[in-house]
Amino acid sequence: MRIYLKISRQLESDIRQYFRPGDYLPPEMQLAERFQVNRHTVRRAIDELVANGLVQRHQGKGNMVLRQPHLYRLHDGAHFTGNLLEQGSLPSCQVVGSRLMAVTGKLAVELNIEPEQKIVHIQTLRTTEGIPRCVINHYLSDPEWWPVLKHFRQGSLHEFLRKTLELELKRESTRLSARAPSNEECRLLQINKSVPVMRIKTRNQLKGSNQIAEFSVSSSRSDLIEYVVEH
Amino acid sequence: MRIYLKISRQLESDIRQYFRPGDYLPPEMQLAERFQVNRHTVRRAIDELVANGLVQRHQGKGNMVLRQPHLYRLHDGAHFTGNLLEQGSLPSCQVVGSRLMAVTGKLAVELNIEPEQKIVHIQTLRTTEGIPRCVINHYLSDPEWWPVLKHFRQGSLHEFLRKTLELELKRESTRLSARAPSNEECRLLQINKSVPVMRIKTRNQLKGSNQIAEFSVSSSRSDLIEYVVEH
DNA sequence: TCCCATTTGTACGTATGTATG
DNA sequence: CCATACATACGTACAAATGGG
Repeated sequence: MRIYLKISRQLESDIRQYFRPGDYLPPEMQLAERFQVNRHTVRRAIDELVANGLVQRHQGKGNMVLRQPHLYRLHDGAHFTGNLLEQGSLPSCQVVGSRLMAVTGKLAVELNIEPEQKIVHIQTLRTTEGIPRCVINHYLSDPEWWPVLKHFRQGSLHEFLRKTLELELKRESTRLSARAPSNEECRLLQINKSVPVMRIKTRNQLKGSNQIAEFSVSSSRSDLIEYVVEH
Repeated sequence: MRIYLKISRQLESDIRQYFRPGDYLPPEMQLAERFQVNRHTVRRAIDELVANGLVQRHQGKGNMVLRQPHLYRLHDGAHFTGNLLEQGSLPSCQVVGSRLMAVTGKLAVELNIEPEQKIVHIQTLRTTEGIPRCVINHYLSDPEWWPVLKHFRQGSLHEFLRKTLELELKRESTRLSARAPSNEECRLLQINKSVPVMRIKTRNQLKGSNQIAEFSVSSSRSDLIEYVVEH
């Protein structure tokens, strides 16, 4: 009994042997044909793989292999370690999206500005060795920076600000927490709900001023990243 | 469209209003009747709640409510905030257990001592307002401290060391990560597997020496604790 | 022990919606 | 606009676990 578990195990074995991250599985109908079951049974089997973070569904395209299954118990060994102080100025970040937006309640509090005011939102993703590690949402209080910031594509945001707008940012506060990932974080970081994310919120002031220029929230994969504090 | 999401949200709201942890939801057939949908659609809706850790399925019995959903959005409001620098010397800790033990591989590395050597292990629990917040495992490298340390019952371990053994400890390194909780942590912190824990590992040296005197691992409930770093 | 009603779990089938290329 | 492939929703049937008689 429990055909879907057998199929799930078979698919996992297939993935390990014949597939590489980024490959697509055969269509569900084809798998149903091969295993001589209904398509729903194949879907149930793939549900297991999705829940274990091996596969990602893409409507209209197919089911993509994410990574080799042995990778997701990686933490105990040698793993990527970030430095807490360099958060927000990571050099190897790619911009996922950027826009002008109206501030909502909590962001207004963090940035210490009035509601409804426009701010700049930039979302970046840090990927190393082809694996997404960390997604950062930057919120910048001054909409006049938008014409320049909209051209920011990659690298260190703080360095970009220094070079293009001659702005020096200074860390005002850092707060650390952990969470189950949001759906968006699951997608961007290629994880499932069972992998917690570490969340770091920072507030940065303009040097020589008390005004908060930037508020950032970074979420890192807890299975791949550990932060160190310098003493 | 996406009826199951609407039903899922409705059920979550119902749970918040009318159910307590340990209660069972109405049978799936009954919910299907109420929402005028097929039972599978109700199941799909409950799948969402299960994935978010609100509900547990029990075959033959029913679907049990695990906890109130607002608990895991508690983080944004006024909540307990710890200071990262005071970790390991929290004044309001109770000793759960203490013992002499032989070091295992990883602990030997952290303490920088030979395997098989005896060390002191003390486990403490920080409970405030009747709610367990944080469990800390202290590992001390010198077994000669055991006759004194075994009398440690509560308060700040670092203060106890200073007063009874005249030892001054100095933070050497701090590392932060996040994890799904272990079974023991679930028990001590009164949470389930869906609430991540933040983990802080510290190494402390004897002042004026390079030797690691203490290695500690603290695990805090991520739904109740946020850490701040002093700049 | 056995039976039975209830309730969840699995598997099948069919149809239609939606995203991709 | 079309074919392909995944997403959602309906329906039916039976298996498996639970708890009571």
